[in-house]
Amino acid sequence: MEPLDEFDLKILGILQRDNLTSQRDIAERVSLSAAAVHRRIQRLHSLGVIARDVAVVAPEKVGRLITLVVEVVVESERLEALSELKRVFAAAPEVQQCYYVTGEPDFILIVTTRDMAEYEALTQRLFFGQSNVKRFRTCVVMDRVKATLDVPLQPAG
Amino acid sequence: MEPLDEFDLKILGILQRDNLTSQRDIAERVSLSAAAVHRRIQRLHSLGVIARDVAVVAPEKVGRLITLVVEVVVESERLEALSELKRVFAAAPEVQQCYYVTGEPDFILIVTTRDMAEYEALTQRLFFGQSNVKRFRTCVVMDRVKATLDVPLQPAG
DNA sequence: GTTGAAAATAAACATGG
DNA sequence: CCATGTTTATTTTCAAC
Repeated sequence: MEPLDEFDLKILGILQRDNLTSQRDIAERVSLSAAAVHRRIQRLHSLGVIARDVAVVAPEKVGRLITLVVEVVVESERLEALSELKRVFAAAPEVQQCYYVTGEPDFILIVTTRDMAEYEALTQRLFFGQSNVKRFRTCVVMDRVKATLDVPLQPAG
Repeated sequence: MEPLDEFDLKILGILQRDNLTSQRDIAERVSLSAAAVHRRIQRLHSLGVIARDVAVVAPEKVGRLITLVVEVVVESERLEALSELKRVFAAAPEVQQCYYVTGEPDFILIVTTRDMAEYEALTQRLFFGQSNVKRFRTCVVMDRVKATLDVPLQPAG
């Protein structure tokens, strides 16, 4: 894959902030024709640089008032046992994010629920119900200071 | 704010997955006219239910190979001291997410960098350089099993 | 919910680096 | 030959009814 040039990075920066910006507007801001911008966006899609285009829903506006960070320690690190856990975690809609990490915990999850009762029910399914979960620790989020998937876009060093 | 009905939730579900879906397509899938869908989307925007519309960039495709989860313990929980830290964390482009939480750590951060050298430089700025950071613990992400901001959309209970 | 105008996206073509 | 810009066609958005 040929590297991205300054134009690509500028376009990405704009789309990452607001992907409903018209190609004409983008064109003006990066000093290209709208057609060139269009082609570059298509290429960024086909290369997988743009993975998805999504509307970000405000959780609290749809009744998901609680965010939690959960650290999970597993029983076995056998590959199949881990894969199974990953599958279960990823399949749960309440789990926004799931990271398999080095260090003290094995997994770190970001979870949203309506309330604590729903979270307790979730722990039954995801943790107590999984034989490979040795223990878990929950942190309740008091302030979502920043919650994006934005990526810093500097010219490739 | 009047509650969202089933149509709104269906529309949100579609846009949350792919916000470039045409209103005509959405209309067909939810059994409404395109205009009705259009008006509902406008309303969802104005209500702030749809907070942003963004392109999700694949970090590894733009050279951000490392993801880290950092737990931070602060020195002082004074309001101004906390606000200052939040400001610093939120302002850093490498910090995708920042949560202020109850429990052992005070903050949990999701961070992306090009490499470990860049992360070390970042720790200088964000942690060692902040007098209110008592200590921090880093977990290196080996597998980004799931990384979305998707919200479960069930009819309000 | 239907219709029509305005705007955006997407394709076709021609050209300069 | 690849990437750009111009033009044309198609699709989508958006407002009026």
